[in-house]
Amino acid sequence: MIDLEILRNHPEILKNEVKKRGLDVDIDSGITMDKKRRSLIFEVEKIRAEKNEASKHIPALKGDQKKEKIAEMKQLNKKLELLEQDLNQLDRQFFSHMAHYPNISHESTPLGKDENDNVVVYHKGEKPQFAFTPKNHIALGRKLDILDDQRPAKVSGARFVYVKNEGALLEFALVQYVLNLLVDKGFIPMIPPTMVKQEAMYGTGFFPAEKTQYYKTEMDDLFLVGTAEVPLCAYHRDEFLPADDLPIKYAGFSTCYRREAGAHGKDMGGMFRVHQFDKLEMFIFSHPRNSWEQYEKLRAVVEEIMTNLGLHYRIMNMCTGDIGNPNAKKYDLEAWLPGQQKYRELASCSHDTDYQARRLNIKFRDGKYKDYVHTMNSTACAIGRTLIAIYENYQTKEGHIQIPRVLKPYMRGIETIKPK
RNA sequence: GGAGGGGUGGCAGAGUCUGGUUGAUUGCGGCGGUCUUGAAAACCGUUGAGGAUUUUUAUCCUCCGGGGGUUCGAAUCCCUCCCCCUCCGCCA
Repeated sequence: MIDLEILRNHPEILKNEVKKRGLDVDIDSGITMDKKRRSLIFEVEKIRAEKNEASKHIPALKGDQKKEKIAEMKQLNKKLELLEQDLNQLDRQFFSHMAHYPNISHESTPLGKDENDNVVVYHKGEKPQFAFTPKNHIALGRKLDILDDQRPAKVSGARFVYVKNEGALLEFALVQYVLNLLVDKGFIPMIPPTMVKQEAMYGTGFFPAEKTQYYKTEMDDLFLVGTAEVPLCAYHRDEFLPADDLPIKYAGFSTCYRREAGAHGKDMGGMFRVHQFDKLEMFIFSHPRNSWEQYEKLRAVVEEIMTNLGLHYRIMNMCTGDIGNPNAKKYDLEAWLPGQQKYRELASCSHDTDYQARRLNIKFRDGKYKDYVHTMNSTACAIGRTLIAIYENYQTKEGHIQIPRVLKPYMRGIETIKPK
């Protein structure tokens, strides 16, 4: 949600933003609706005031005078009813139109059309060198029986996997390692609900823009979240957060569900692009005053995790055409996957300024001053893809996989994953 | 799933049967002040959110779990949904 003040007093900012992102949103019709809506509100409230005034006097009236007044009010109600109907309809139109407005991007977000215009900020770590041709995670995983992407066809269909044996152990090692690191940094560990109401999806900005990407339950009108960002953000819906408590930092673990609509044929096989995966997500509610500093710190945390796991990656500054509607800025962390000989997205770190806070009505109070909080989120560890990166980067000539140093304490003494 | 009870302002808790000037009594908490070396206590004052008009000042509207209805008028009456509590059933 955007501040209405921008629409009313600086519509050119919004129009420019829509253009920068290559969106098709008609700001002018929004302006027209808003004007009409406000004049209707004025009319309606005038009549209500008249009614309220009359109600005060009616009990004191007697006989014909009273009958007359009541009859008069009946007439007035008919008029009011019509106006209210118009207003309700217009309100609905206006707000569903507004729901498509994007956030205002940060000045440091590069202008661009699509993923090709994203900017490499820097590389971190060393690209691992292999004296042999490295395999991809699918070959490795099947051979070592730590990943089954075949049998899910019988059970669930395409784009599902069974994570098996040391693979499963490695997931819990990752969770333990990362969660401990985050708790040490002051993040509050959370296991949120993964089924949420439609309002949570709208509030976080995933709806209406990306509605086709998510699963809905048949009987209960609940949606399966694509990330813990949704329940973590909506957790404080309709609340005032004391300024002294900010920033509030959560580390949420959840399964994530994505329909991957429109991704036909992309990344088939293995577990790079699946309908279900587990993820540790960081979410921060911040004072607007220092939210951009918080944001850079947040990026540094994911980087620390990836670095400690010994992964080589690059940080991308995502362009206006490739960030989500709620994002003012977004970094992607792309790790090097030797099996693919490509950098692939492992984490993404977004600053949504007050966009989600407005939609979910989350404010802070600092003495008498009150305002919307800023929200930001970042992947801490997307388990599936991180497993892929570990498999491919830690593989040996024999097709074994070594356990990254920091995960060893959680691996029951296993140092290397070998064929059974 | 069955039976019963309940959802009111930051919290507690009246008001609902008997609809009318009640955005709502009261207590606590918060804020400001008096007093005090300071603090506490006491006393005085103040204290919700959102919206429209407006340069300011100010005026007005909406909100008593959500939605709908009855009425000139609803926190109060009716319908419906949701949530919480107690008991029973079922269950990881």
